[in-house]
Amino acid sequence: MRFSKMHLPTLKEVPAEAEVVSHRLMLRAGMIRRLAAGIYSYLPFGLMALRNVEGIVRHEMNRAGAQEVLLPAVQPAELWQESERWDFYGKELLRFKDRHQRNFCFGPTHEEVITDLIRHEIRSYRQLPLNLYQVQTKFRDEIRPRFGLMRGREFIMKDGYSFDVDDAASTLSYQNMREAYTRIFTRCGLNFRAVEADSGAIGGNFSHEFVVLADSGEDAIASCTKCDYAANVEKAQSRFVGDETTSSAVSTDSPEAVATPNCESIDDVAAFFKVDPAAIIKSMIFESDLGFCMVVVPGDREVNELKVKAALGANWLEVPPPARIADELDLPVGYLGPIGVEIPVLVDRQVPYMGEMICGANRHGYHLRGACWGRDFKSDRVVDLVQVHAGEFCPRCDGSLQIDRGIEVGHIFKLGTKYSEKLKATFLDQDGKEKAMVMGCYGIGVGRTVAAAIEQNHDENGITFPYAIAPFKVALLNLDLKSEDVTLFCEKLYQEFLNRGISVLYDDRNERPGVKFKDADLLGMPVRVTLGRKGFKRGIIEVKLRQADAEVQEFPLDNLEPLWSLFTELQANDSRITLK
RNA sequence: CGGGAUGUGGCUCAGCUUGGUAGAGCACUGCGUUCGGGACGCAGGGGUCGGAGGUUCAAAUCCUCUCAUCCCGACCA
Repeated sequence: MRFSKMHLPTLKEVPAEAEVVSHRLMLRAGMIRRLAAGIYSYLPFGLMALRNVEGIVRHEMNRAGAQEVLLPAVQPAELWQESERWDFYGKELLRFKDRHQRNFCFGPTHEEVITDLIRHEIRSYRQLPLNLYQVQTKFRDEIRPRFGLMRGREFIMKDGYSFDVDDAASTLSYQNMREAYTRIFTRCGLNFRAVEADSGAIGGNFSHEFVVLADSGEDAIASCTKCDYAANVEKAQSRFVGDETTSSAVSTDSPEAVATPNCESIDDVAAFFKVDPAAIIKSMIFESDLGFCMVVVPGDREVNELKVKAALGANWLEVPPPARIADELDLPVGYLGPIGVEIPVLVDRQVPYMGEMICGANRHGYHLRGACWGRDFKSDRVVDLVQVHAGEFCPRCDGSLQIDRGIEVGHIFKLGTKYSEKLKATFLDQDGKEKAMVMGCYGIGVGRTVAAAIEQNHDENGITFPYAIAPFKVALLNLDLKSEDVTLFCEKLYQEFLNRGISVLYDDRNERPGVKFKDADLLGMPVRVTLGRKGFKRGIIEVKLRQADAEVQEFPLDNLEPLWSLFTELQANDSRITLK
């Protein structure tokens, strides 16, 4: 492509709307433009990067035995009512009516549609397993879209679904996809980890997230420094070592009420008593489909709501507003404690080892000092309820955990029979018995993958695209358009790149050299080939790799074989995938 | 939905406190000079100051409402 003919509006200044690096660079490099919050147009340069990621995804999915389909984006409400997600999915589901006042939604995901398709097509175990995928625009009316393509409302997603005869076969499909995903993100040139995750609204019982490590990521992941254990902090466990030494030191017979005016937070209370927050217990009220409950954790820890939800066996969980707690339970938020409450109390496993502790008195303006586990309050539900901290012990080995930030670019789930039972996607097995298919689902955020790649591959001058997803592999810079010799040679070189199938951006604009260098850096083409009058006189072209910030190499004009072998090498590295 | 902030030529922003001729840089058009890391000169085009209402002789500026966008918390590829 000739730069002079391409719609590639690079920006010198950073648009005010962009905060994170990838968003800024994607705007500056003329890849995307915002239409509305979380809704973006893809410009040619950006679309090329997306298509490259899609290409890798398709190649690896097909190699893994999946087949591409394309399902409708607009879906009838009936299907969602059948799966009972019409109500469950909430406001993220964009709903609308057609001219006959029938309810529809714009698909945020396609379990219903694919299951509906399959239930009409598959009758026999002989037709299984089956793995279908698509690459398509999704819409989720996110509460807070942000960071450009990182969390858009409209976004391009690869979603795939597997159908198997039983759980064992489904596990094979899952592992097959896990390997395919590993190849995909490796080929995209990303530094990522596959981590254990919560399965969220999609449901099911087993899932992994593929997380690209980046400080700007929205997710926190805990991983072991020694073994390969890695999990989203939402899900992460740590091995508990109770410290018995503190549990016996009891100096009083019963807790003592102390007036603590205006001490409604742990920090206030810690300052008031001049103790460490770890000596205070944090008591919180949660409401779920099973009613109210109190959750008690050490004052220096954060409650992990997913663990609470799991411990309760609840379908949903939320923190009720203080007014509701006051009205319905007659408890003062800010002065809550586990002693004497009538609702179920869940206690974090560390609490019994805290010895004498301070807790709320359930009376406005008062706390209790010298409260003891066992003597003053008890619960038969003592479990792990807090978020892991860095430095805690790995649940699998004797290593410790570290916390990193990351961007979730892929997520794979074992769904079980959740959808196939609801939608009656059944088949006859070898015994002639009717069974529900066992499903899995597998997503990749295509735009987010591009954003994550930029997040991980940039420097102060711009993007440093990994070779595989770079829209152009090479930037060819003609520094002296007016020099016939130089231009003639550049034109020849340009044609040669095209002949060899190496995608090239030929900067033939009537611009000063500085502009061309700046744009080449910003746009991040992996290889930069420069020819100017000076070089031509000396009989050389200059070649520089963008990513390594390498030295400029000089190749003779009359022998470009070293240049071509450089590309052969880059191409080979790109597609060399480690297979088990 | 809470909390914080911002809306002024295509982009980045000043002007607002203390009401009185809408400004700068970049970008754009023309001409000339430049030409190896975002050049310079001259001459141009382009703005209902997010929108509505109000106060006032007079509103970008003060007041009310509204819309949009961004950032911090619950959702997720």
